Amino acid sequence: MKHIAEPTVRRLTGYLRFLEAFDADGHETISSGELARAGGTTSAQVRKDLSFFGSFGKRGLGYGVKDLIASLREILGLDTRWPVVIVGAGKIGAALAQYRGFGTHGFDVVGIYDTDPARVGTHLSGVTVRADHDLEGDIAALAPRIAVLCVPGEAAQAALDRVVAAGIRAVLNFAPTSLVAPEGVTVRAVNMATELEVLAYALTNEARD
Amino acid sequence: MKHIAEPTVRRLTGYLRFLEAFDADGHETISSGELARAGGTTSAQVRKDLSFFGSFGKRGLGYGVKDLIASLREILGLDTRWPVVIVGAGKIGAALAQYRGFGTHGFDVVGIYDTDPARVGTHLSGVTVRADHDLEGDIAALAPRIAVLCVPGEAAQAALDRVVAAGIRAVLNFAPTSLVAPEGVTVRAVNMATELEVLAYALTNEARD
DNA sequence: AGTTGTGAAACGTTTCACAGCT
DNA sequence: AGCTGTGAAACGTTTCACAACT
Repeated sequence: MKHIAEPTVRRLTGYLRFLEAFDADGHETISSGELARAGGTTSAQVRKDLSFFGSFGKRGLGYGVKDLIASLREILGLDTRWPVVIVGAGKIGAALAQYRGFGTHGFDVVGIYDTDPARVGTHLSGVTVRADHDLEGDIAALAPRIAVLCVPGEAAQAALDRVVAAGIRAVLNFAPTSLVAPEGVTVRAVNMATELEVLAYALTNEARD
Repeated sequence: MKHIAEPTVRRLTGYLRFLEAFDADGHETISSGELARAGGTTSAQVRKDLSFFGSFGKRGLGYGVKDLIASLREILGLDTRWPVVIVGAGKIGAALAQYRGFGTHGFDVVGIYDTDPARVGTHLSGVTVRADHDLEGDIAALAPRIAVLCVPGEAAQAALDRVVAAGIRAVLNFAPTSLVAPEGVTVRAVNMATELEVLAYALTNEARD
């Protein structure tokens, strides 16, 4: 499998999301142009993106919606469910644990952890908050593949090191700190401050020459 | 001003964040190599990124930390404060409203809005939740430049259309829906499902050839 | 007729390498 | 001697344009 750039993977997830809605509306086929409009790109881009993985369309007709959904799920690794642990049960961790979209997209929250004894034992959408020191044992037992870090910035690097030592290779970081991870571990950051700053830059430079 | 690519802007915000910590530690100068290590990039990239905006360093010495912080703040438009409205006071909206990093990075939450009468009038870190129908009037009165959408997916496009009609040109969308905005309006999306799917793809293809 | 799949061209970003300054 | 600033090269991504197919 050739290496695929991250922007491509992002677009593919967008196509999949649109196709699911399109399928629910009862459509059978879709053209690259329609997909492009939905994904904010061009028809040539859509066809290039898909052509990395094979030929899914029929010339003159377009793509079969259900077939393409199945192909994209397989390409993206979404034909299985992914167990996930959430580290930190503060406001963000709790909000995420209760987010239904988690489950509907194939991700199962199998554990949520916190150091605060007041939070341990509380329930969030069917998952009980467990003590921080259960983390390593639970990762060994439940084999989650992804960890979502919702701890304060000061604690984020330590939390990353712990989940990586326990065998996790993919991490989504909500803490407002940039983290260093060993080779082979994928870390993605969701950082409000960065997003707002990119918007501030766009506003500052909206009067473009 | 030449057009600067988004990845560049993202890196600049990262440099700024690191420099603030570096300054707090009492360092006076920094080399492009040190900045690169902190930002997960290369020294040449750091120098190129900065050279778009001018010459900030001293050959043989590096960059003055305080000077570079000031320059980056100005470049990014962070030398003023940005008023922000939050639309939707559910779990995510409420969590964001109470996030202190908002204020420390130069963004002021001047209003938060919800349709649910049970939420209207409640207080979140000093800001009172206001009724949805106050949105347009408040935008006219308070002149926020950025709107953060924390409404359910079905309501997101309508919320975007309203804030755009009221004069907002920069939007951060937390709803799990891709939105269409008119030319001249910058929309950035923060989408958990997309981030998790990118991680799932990375894990699926970690056995790389 | 309509739409895909894909080489080739265009474009943009990153890396290299070194002259130039302190 | 050390580090920046920057043209040029390398690389990667997107757009174009059209042959191939239904």
